Order: sequence, then structure tokens, then C-alpha cells
Amino acid sequence: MPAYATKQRKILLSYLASHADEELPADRISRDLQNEGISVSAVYRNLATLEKEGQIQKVTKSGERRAFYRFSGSDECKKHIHLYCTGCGKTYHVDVPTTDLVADSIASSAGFEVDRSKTVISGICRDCGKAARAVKSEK
Amino acid sequence: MPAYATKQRKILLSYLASHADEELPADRISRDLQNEGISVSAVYRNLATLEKEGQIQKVTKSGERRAFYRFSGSDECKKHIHLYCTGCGKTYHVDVPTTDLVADSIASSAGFEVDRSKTVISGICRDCGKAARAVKSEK
DNA sequence: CTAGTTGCAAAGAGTTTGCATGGCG
DNA sequence: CGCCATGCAAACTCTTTGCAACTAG
Repeated sequence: MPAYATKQRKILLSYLASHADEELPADRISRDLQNEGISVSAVYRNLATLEKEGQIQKVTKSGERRAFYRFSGSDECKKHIHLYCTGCGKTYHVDVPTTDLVADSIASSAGFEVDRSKTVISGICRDCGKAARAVKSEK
Repeated sequence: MPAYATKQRKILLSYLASHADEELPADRISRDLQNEGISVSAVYRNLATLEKEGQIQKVTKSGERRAFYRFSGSDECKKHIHLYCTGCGKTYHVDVPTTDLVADSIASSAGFEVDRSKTVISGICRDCGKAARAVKSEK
């Protein structure tokens, strides 16, 4: 299956490229591209193909029912793990040295090889943490 | 909402207690309990209530469409993060010292507070890694 | 020409919800 | 008794699939 360069695939790819390193749900992609002439099924099918080819990563987030897709512009972006703030919904990146430290310590303690591109760690970001503490101190 | 101790809630809770620290999908729970007289909706509603009460954790895994629920018997079990092998589907536990190391390094590098109970890291476990290498060397 | 791709609509899986009935406190 | 919970089935959301028409190579 040589993967044809169809009009739809090109449009999707250029859309993803213009949103590099963002994590987007399929319906958001579909909505943004609806006036370009791409059906929902074409979006899903192309996303699935691109994921198999390793061009994009499909990830899940706690509390979210849908899948998210991420196109990493440079190889650099595939080397770090991601953080998902369950407070504001934003995604953050862990710098490579810290990612290495995390992956290495898990590898040596459990013999488990972390998949950096699929890993999304849940928690609370700096801003939401501050906000929560501010509310608490007011009481 | 005082959370009544209904027959169904009791059955569910004792089922979860007998599967402490396991991550179970709703349909598995529902299937195991079907002859106890609990409807699917009662399972979902009680799981949602228990999660809000903090008695169980709801987590998602990459590549899995459904949600998984985990009842942690002791407090100890809430202190470590979990690993999900995308090869065999098994879940593993990271020991507390390593969990602390991981959480602390992410906290200091990104100011992000890791939610240990919700975090599931994807990757390949020791056994699946061995199997993959064995296949590769055969070629 | 041939095999991969598209759009559409229908089918699926997983989860949620409206409503009348039933059970806890 | 009053209020919450249950069961059932219908509704919903997200995703996949069958099929005939279409298009890239």
C-alpha cells in the first residue's frame, strides 16, 4: 500500500504541519478542514495511516474520551514526554534532559522502556497550582 | 448527596476490594457482576460516584478506547505511578522511590505537579522487550 | 488499467441519560 | 415519607466500515 498523495492527504498534512506539536482531536481537525472538502472518514483514515507510518502520534488523556493527534515538526519534539494539566487542559513539554532522567530511572528500576511519544503525564501545571493555592489562602 | 449504601453499591465495592490495584474496564466489571443483579447503568453511576469521592481512580490508556477503574487497597498504592505495556496490555507499578524521583524532577524542571494516581506511562515491558529482541535476532 | 482513496450513510463500541419504579434512612 | 438509586431502553459521542464512484501512478 504505497500511500497515494491525494488532495485530502496533502491538505491534512499541511494543516498538521501548521499546528506542529499541538495535540488535536479528530473533530477539531475535521471542523477546521470542512470547507476544504475533506470528509470525516477521510480525516480518520488518513490519521490512522499517518500514525502507522510514524508521522504522527495518537495519544489519550485522562478525563478525555477522544483521541488526540500530534504532528512533531522536528525529531527533537519526539524525544520528550508530555504533561497534561487536568486543570486547564493545556499540554506542556518536558525538556529532554529531564525526559532522559525519567525514562532511565524507570528503565533501571522496572526494566520498562518508556515510549516517549505516547506518554502523557497527568497533573496540575504551575499556573493552575498557583490559582488553587491562592483560593485556598483566601479562605 | 449522602451516597446511599444500596445493595448494588455494596456488591460493587466488595468486588473492587477483591481486585485491589487492578485496572478494570467497566464492561469487565459489569460482566463479572451480571449474575449479582446490577445493571450496566448502576455500574457506571456508582463508578462515577466513587471516583468523585476519591475511592477509586479512573484512568485511560493509549490505544484503549474504554476507561479503566482502579481501587487501591492501601494508601501505599496511591503513591506510585503505573506503567502500561502496549505490547501485552499488562499494567506494572513503579516503586515509590523511583516515583518520587520522577515526580520531583518534573516538578523542579517544569513546575508541574504530577498526579500519581492518574498517570499511566506507555511503553514496552521487560518481557515484551525480550521477545522483540529474540525475534529480531532470529532474522 | 489497477489499486488505493473518497464520500456517504449506516453500523459499532463505550458511555450517558430520561423516566417510572423501587429502596435507604 | 422524601430523596436518592435502579433498571431499561433510548440517546449520545466518537470512530469504523461497506460500497459504489473516483483518482493517482
